[in-house]
Amino acid sequence: MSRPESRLGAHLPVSPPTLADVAERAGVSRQTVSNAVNNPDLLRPGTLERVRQAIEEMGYSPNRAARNLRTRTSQLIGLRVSPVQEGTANAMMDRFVHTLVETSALAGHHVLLFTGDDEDPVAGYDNLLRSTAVDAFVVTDTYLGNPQAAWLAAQRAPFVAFGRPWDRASARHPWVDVDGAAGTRLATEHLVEQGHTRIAWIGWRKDSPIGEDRRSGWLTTMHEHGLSTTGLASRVEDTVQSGGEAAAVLLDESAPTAFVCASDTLAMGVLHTLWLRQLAPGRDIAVVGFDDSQVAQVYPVGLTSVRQPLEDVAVEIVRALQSLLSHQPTPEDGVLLTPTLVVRESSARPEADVPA
Amino acid sequence: MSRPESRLGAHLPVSPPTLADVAERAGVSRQTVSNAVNNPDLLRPGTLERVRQAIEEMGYSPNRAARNLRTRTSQLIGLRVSPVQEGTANAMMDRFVHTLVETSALAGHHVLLFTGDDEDPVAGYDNLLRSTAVDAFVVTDTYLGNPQAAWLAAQRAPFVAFGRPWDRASARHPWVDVDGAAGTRLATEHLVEQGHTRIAWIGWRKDSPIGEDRRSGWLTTMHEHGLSTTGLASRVEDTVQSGGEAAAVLLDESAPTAFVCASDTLAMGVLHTLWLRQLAPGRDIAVVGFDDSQVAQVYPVGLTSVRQPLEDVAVEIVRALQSLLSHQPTPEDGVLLTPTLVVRESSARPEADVPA
DNA sequence: GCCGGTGCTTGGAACGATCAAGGGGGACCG
DNA sequence: CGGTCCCCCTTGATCGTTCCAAGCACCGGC
Repeated sequence: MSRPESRLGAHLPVSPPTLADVAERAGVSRQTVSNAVNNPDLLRPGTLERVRQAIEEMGYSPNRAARNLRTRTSQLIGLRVSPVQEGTANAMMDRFVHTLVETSALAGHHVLLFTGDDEDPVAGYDNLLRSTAVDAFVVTDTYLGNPQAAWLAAQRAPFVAFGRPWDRASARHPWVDVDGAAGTRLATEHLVEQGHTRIAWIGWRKDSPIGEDRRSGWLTTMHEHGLSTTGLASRVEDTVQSGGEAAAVLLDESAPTAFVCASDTLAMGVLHTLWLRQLAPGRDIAVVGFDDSQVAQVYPVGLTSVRQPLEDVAVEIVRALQSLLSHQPTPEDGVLLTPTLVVRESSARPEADVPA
Repeated sequence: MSRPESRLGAHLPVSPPTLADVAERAGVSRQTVSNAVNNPDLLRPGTLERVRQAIEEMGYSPNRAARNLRTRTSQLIGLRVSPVQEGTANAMMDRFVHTLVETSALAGHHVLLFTGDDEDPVAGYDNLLRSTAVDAFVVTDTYLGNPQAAWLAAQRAPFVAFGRPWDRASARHPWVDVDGAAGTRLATEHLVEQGHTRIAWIGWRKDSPIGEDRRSGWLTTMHEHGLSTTGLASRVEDTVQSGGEAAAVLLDESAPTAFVCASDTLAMGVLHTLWLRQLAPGRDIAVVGFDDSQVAQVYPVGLTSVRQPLEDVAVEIVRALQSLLSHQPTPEDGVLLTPTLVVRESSARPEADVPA
């Protein structure tokens, strides 16, 4: 009676039952059904059971649009997908995204993807924010000078960043990041344990704070062990070719026995150079990459690599989002997680040419 | 006057302007503003300009929840993210997802990610459908026996599949797929042109229709050229190790000079075996993979690989979704796209040991 | 038997947009 | 000059949910 449209014809998709339909069937009012869903404690056990059964029988699920309109939330978290970089090994985002989707589902949220204008990076955020399409954002590419975080903070929009605010410590927004220096420290310690003393670094250009962070882990570990780093560092673009060329120069000029790289992409370049020179990775020269990409995993000579705990990052981000959205002040500003080292053949112990 | 909440205080996030706010400022009614947004043709140019200016000044954007409630749409497309497979090279999904997000944005849609229960694969779909959270789905993993497509069809839920319906041709839902056989045909033709006559196949187990499709391209091309395929085919699991073992067996027993593989993962296994045997890929033995994964791109010896036109697939899927959602009957049931071959060093011309 | 409190339930209003129908004014025609 | 049409705009109703305040039954105490 209350839903004439359901009588239109069986060949059309039947519109789903509403709160009122369930209420009628259970013999209670709308609000009671709503309470059964959102505040079960308010109902007498008998009533609750009756309503629950009606919900079950009719396959009721609250209409999201109506709920969103009333509660002024969307239960959605916006995530900007960055352009795909071909020719690099860093495809770790799906690992992160998957856990993010799973974890936020547990918190009752879904993940909404969107792209950004290249010329106006905040346009996508602005649209979603103004149309109240998402409750919060997860910002992933917090490179230096990226205006997104600052803009979102200025808009008082809830968001959590994957990545530290590099530019100024005054930015007080929640963030989660992986300690890159700790990762390269692990890598360097591992190589020192294997008996290496001439360990080279191949990283990114100086204006990349992430690259400098990773470099610092190598540098301090070398110095802690009293090892020289003179002529053993190189800063290049993040491409296979650059990594290979840097490795060639370092091998010629400084004769390192091991390489620590800021990325698996660079490490692949090093492996290429070793291959050209008939040097066996792991036996002749050790190589360690960063990101534990699929390349590192399927390369014939398994590539030792620093693995970011992306699953934990996603969990922490969702945790921060929840306290942000429930207006509980976050206890600390940021969470810094420690990566692990996945040891494979490319960093096996050198045999006799290095003094133990 | 009409928005008392905006007076609460400047330290709270100001709630965005509504249709009524814009109407008041522009000196028109709500409906006129709505028309200015959705049906500009209905307005007199002068009025339209005035409303547009008010919209611009106030930074108005229609509240999505309200619009969704009224129009019974969500402008969202659901995409289930499948679990990440570690240790394989097939991370092509982000290429697809990115274009999907971009293209559907042009059509006014956003992409919503969700995960599925492993035990109840349709649970995620069911929830989103019943709560009218999404307008349609994109189904990606249409392996044999996957109940999702059939279930969605039974629910009369709008969806487009990436992948042909393998089980029964009677399934009449829109789909977009890549012609795997055409891809392996390209690969095989390419190798024949290089002078190869003993071209081996390493694929997946027989119960994989995708694998059988790809295998058929190799098989028919071989036969068309009058080449024998006896003892040159192998069916294994999709792992690096399996690929390597299969290559070793084939090399020992049938002495092929080239390999066509159903995936880059298998091709990596082949390259590993070649490396162990001191055989140079491209010079001694040619290898072709499938998917043009990042591994193929950054491997020191570039891996020739069949590249799926994932960007085109996404575009076609959005196109099909649009006609589906606008209730225009789709002209054809499915779209089959042709992949391309990316030639790299691993399939360079053999030198003298193969008769031209 | 009356009163007050407790605990569940109820109807009305609101969220902000679109749909359907109604109205005012000018142009055009008779 | 009156009627009709059309164009452009306005008004009231509605989508399905949650918030709010009031209603009502029940129980114990006096």
